[in-house]
Formats: sequence, structure tokens, C-alpha cells
Amino acid sequence: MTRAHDTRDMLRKNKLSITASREKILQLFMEQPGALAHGDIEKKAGEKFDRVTIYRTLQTFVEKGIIHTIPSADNSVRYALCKGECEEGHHHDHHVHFVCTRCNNTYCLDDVVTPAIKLPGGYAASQIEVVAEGICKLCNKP
Amino acid sequence: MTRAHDTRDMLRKNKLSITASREKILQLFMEQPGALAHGDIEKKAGEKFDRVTIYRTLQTFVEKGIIHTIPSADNSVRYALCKGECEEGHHHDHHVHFVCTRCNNTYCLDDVVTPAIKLPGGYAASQIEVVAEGICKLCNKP
DNA sequence: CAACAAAAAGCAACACTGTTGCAAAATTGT
DNA sequence: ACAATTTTGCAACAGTGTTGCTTTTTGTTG
Repeated sequence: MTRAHDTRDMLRKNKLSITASREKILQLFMEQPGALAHGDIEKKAGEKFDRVTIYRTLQTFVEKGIIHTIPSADNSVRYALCKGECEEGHHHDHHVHFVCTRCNNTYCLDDVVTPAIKLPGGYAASQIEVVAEGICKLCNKP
Repeated sequence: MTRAHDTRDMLRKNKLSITASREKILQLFMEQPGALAHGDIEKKAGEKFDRVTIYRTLQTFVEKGIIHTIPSADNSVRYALCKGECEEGHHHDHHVHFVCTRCNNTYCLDDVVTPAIKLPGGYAASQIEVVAEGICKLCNKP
């Protein structure tokens, strides 16, 4: 069972041509439990790809519903793999995100659904993002 | 009733010296229902202050608990006035934020408290941020 | 109100993030 | 294997935020 196959299939499934950068970036997401920022990818890819290529690849993946963006308090966009229910052009990203203040990783808590929130009259929400901040499972161990 | 008095009192109360830029920036926050990003302030202040001064003033205000930062999906930090319960060094910012996709304003929904969220074992949250996205009260009017 | 120490503003320079246009290279379908 | 289309890499640029240093302003004290 080769990982290369997984990424290739994934790309084919989304009607994307198979390129070295797309495979590499997708692989990074697959072997990473948490989320990745553009900067992380640049480092982990090992100076192999142009910054612009990474930006464009991330954009493409978001559009295709392969990854989704995660809002954060500090000013950096992070990305994580979508788990199944996302399609091209529309994300169904209803889980809570967790940012660890110790290891600085961001995790998708796929099992924790964002709660319904009663808004004041006049406000109509199309999407609700919940970001929890604290100490993650791994950092909490003794 | 002069607005100048409000801002001066506010600054004095927080043991900050009274300067033109602090007064101006504080005033902008007071006459604005929503949140402001650094860029907004730069524009509204009318080219009068140095960019660096604005950054430093915002930093100072956050530290003193006068304003708080608001996370956003797009990559820009916004700030809004704290309503009372914040002190120097510690914010008690437990309300929901609303980003309007039409007018692009951000509002603090002070009456909507962030719900308690049950996290998986091992995760310990110190803070939970909720950002709702959609159409705001003002844009929803016919 | 003048003089002084402390604080803040302004300026220059820099680092980081993200975008755009265009030419060269790689990928796909035939 | 070839041609058309995509994607990449490069260069240049815009926006955001930071740091160090000098000048100006503020608050205080006599």
C-alpha cells in the first residue's frame, strides 16, 4: 500500500492533474494530525517548491473541497484536510477547531459539532465558526 | 457633554498619558458600532498619524483591556471596545462575534454568550471563540 | 511657568505574507 | 510522440506588522 497511490487517487478523483507539488503537499496533510499553515508547508517541503506554487496549490485544494481553512486568533490562515462531506465549491465544515497554546498546533475536533446559537433579531448567520484555545490532548500528558 | 471628556477620562482611568493619537483612535472606536481593523483606523484618522503609532496604540489599548481583538476567517485582526468586564492583562470576552458578508463589518453581540462546549477527553480549553458569518441587522433591512 | 525626566510619536528600514503577470516547463489526451 | 492546455517558477509588487533610534510631547516638580 503506497502513499503515493492515495494522493494520486485523491487528485484524480478531484479532476486535478498530478504534479509533484500537489502530491507532496497533499501527502504532508495526510501524515499530519493537525492543521498546516502556508509557512509550515514551505518548511516541510524542504525548499523544493516556489512559494507561489504552494499558495496556488492551497487555493486549488480549497476550491476543490480537499482542504478547508481554519480561522485563528493570531493572524495566520491554517488549512486541514476535509473529512468527506465537502465538495467542490461548498464546504460543510461544522466541527470545532482547537488551537493548542503550548505546541501551537491546530486540530479539527471532527466529533464536536458546532452548537446552534440564537442570534438577536435581524442577524442571519450562514456559518458559525468555533475555535477553542487551550492545552491539547498530547500536551496534557504527564 | 463633550466627547473629548469621555476619551480623556477613559485614558486617565487606565493610567495612560493623554495624546492626540490615543484620543483620536479611542474616539473612532466610540463612534463606531462595529469593529475596526488597523487599516480602517489609518483611513479614518485621515493620514494624520504614523502607521507605527497606530499599531502601538492598539497594542497598548489591548494590554490595558480597553479594546479586544476579534478573530476572523480572512487574515486581518480587528479590534472592538471592551464592555466593562475587562481589566489590565486579562480579557473576559465571552460574547459572540458577527461578521457581515455584505457590509464586511464585524459586530460584538454582547448579549449572546458563547455556549459551553463539551470537548473530547484530554483537551482543556481556556477560551472559546465563536464567530458567526452572515448578513447583519442593518444589511437585512428592505 | 520653566525645566526636566519619562513616555510617546515619527521615521527608516526590515521581515513576512500574499498576489499578479508572464515566460518556461511539465502534464494530459490524442 | 506531439500539440494544447496546465502548472510552475521567477520577478515584481502591495499590505501588514515589527524593531531601533531620534525627535517631540507629556506629566511633574520646583
